[in-house]
Amino acid sequence: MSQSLDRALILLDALAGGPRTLDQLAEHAGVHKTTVLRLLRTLESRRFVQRDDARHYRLGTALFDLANRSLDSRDVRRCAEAALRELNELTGHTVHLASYEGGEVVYIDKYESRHQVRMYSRVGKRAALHCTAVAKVLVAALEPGRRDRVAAEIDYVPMTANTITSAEAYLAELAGVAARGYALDDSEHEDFIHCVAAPVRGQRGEVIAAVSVSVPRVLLDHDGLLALVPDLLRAAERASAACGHNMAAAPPTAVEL
Amino acid sequence: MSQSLDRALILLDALAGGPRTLDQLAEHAGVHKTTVLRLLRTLESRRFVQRDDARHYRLGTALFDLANRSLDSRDVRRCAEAALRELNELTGHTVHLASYEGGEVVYIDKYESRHQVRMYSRVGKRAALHCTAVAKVLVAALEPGRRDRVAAEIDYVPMTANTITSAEAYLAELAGVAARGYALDDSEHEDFIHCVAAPVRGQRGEVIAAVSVSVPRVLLDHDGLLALVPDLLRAAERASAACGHNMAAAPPTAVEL
DNA sequence: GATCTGATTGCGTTGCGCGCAACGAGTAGT
DNA sequence: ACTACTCGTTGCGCGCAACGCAATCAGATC
Repeated sequence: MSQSLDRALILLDALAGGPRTLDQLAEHAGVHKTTVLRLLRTLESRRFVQRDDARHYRLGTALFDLANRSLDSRDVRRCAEAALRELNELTGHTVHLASYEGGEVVYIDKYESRHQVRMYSRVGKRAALHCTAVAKVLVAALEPGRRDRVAAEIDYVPMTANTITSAEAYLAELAGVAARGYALDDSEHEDFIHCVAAPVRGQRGEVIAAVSVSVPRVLLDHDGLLALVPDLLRAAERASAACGHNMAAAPPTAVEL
Repeated sequence: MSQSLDRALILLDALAGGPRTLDQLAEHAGVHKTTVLRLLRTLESRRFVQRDDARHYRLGTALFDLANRSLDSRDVRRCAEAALRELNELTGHTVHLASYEGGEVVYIDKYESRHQVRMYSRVGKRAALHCTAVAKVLVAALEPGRRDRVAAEIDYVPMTANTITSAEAYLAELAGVAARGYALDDSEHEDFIHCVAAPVRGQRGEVIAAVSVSVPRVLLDHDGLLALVPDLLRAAERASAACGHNMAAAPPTAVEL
């Protein structure tokens, strides 16, 4: 254990609360102010802190740079890439990655089917909330209050004979999704296609995206689709791990309501 | 200068690029891996790094906590929140809040566009001084001497055909900004985006932050962008009021040079 | 089970970082 | 204008914290 580093980290922690003077920091860390000064100088040289005015120090830009760069490297798309590509090659079907952003579910990545029949979708397109598997996964993962509000505001446009057309039915469906750990779109969006989707989880177990496999019914019947679920879940777990999800630390998926 | 701290900061920097192994870090920092191990352990005990798997380390949650707490403590953000949210909902475009700190302009808040096209920017990211509207607003508000010095030290990297590339042109632009009370970025940073920005003022009329609206040119032409200015100024004034700015007491914006 | 690769530990040495005390700079008080 | 006070800053010598080495352990790969 490095003493000086440890003290420096204490300083950073103190500075997170706002600008501090040398003496304040020295007292907080329980060391001589000379020591604090030296540590601050080192931190300053790497832009972790900066002088606010003559006698106040504050956190510097390096911290934000680090956080940003780290987020870049954690970009769900990049992290999930390997797992999704594998799922795509394994099944041969269309694989989508979607995330929930500001009230909408958006496709953020897509791996094309190797079959003739392809889906009409593209990266950046919004997914209908009430009749897609990815949306069910993502909405099911919202906090209860928000989820209910979202469900209440959906315009339940019927797309096929199977489309869910009421908030009650939708919420019941979401409960099932949460319990199972994956979602189905049983030809609720387009007659000739059905899908399964599963959540991708982040560091603290929170759902950050959803993966789905979409299959034309001419290629697989309902049971055939369900047979893909284990592969789907495995891929979703791999993607989650790549996003920093620690499976040991977080409870299994079915626990959350 | 503290050697061990300095090395630890180098490690953090390396880790920002993604998970690394002990050896990679040791080579990068140019020290023995034993040393790296000890530093990492200290960093780990304070949650600045965490183990990814058996042989990879990654940045930990403490960094993000620090960044967030630090941003929280800048109350401009909290005060301006309501006004900016309203501006965002009114226009539907990306709204940024930025402030000038220690020679740099930093984005301290962001409200996403509701359109598909989104900007690459993030809270905590630094804004280029010579080709962003927020920076123009903030630099224009500095005391003349300091402003000139800042202008002289800018590296006028051309980003687009419209980018300002000399201190003279920049200072002339700032004079215009001060006179108008708002700033433009006429695709000076990115070809497909242009922005307008206005100052947020504190109690004594001093500029404490800048608000901007960024719009893809495919959505609004130059005149369309200018049409947003009244809404922008209204939002900036609301934010100023929330920050303690008394409009009656302070002179109108155009007065300052 | 042999042979990697890479993480971890024990240990002796050294130079780094520590606190002290003196100094400097700026501010307030009379 | 002088003093007194408060902080930040510097020089210095001692002691231990941190360093690198080498050995060991753990786990994968063949």
